[in-house]
Amino acid sequence: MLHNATEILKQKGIKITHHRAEIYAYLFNTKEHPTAERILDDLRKKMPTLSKATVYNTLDYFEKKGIIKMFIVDDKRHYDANVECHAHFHCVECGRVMDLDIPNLIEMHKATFRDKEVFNAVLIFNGICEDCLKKGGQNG
Amino acid sequence: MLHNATEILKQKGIKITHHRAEIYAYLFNTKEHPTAERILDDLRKKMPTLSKATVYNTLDYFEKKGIIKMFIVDDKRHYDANVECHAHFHCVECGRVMDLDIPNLIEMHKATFRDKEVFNAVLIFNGICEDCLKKGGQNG
DNA sequence: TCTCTTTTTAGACAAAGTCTAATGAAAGGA
DNA sequence: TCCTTTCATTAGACTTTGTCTAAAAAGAGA
Repeated sequence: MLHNATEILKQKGIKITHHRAEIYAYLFNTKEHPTAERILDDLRKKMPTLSKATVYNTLDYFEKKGIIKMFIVDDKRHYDANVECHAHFHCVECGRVMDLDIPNLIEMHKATFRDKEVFNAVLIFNGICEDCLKKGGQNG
Repeated sequence: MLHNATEILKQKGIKITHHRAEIYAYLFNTKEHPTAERILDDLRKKMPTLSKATVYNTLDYFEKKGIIKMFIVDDKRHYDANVECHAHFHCVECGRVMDLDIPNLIEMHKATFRDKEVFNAVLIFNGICEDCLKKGGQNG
């Protein structure tokens, strides 16, 4: 798994270090959309000296290189190694962030941009997920 | 101007206080999308004792009541009294946030929600605005 | 007016993210 | 191999945005 992730870094011309490989692999292999803090806490189990600055720097760098995406939910940065065009659903009840398959956002709205250059779109829907709706129906 | 804004508060069944009226009027009468700090700084010119807590509390309250919208750009909360469905364009060069006329986002993507309940959507495009593109072309 | 509730205040506090100066690791050249 | 240069990483102090708290002020109703 780490291997696939490392291949992608190579393909994108990103110099590989142990830390970069681990951080990217972590994102690449999760369906969640972890915060920087979460990434730090989890990776410290393997790499106890991993520093907050490294995590933030590396994530910023990856984002600039276009291999991950960042978006903010609940005032916190969340990261996603899936850079294909898609949207997110945020459940305000349980806090989970899920993928929604919504392609071509930029293409779709091109007409409204006039002469602006648009290189990135963030679309987040807030609401209550299926699971929380069920629970709410049963006991509250 | 403040009058129109106050009417809207009344219509929405919101108890009117001096502070609430001023904060809402400020938002209602600007095309910008100010941060909480900006609102505080500007209103303090009229109301020198206005407190940070009041601004944050009042904005949260308005948002809960559905008469303003909040979205995050550059890690900071921005507020908008326009609650009609629309998107925002953020220029990463000059930092300005502009309105884009994109209606019915929730309606449009209904099919992808399955059994979720969605009550709010935030769509932000990042890029470079017309003005900054022109400047860039001339001198850098 | 008196009482009860809600709003507002100042400023201490918390959390997320940034910065800095020092250390460590990798790459290229003699 | 050793030296030099560059870039990555570290710890933790620091900044900034937003929250909390306890007290004061302002309204609303009897």
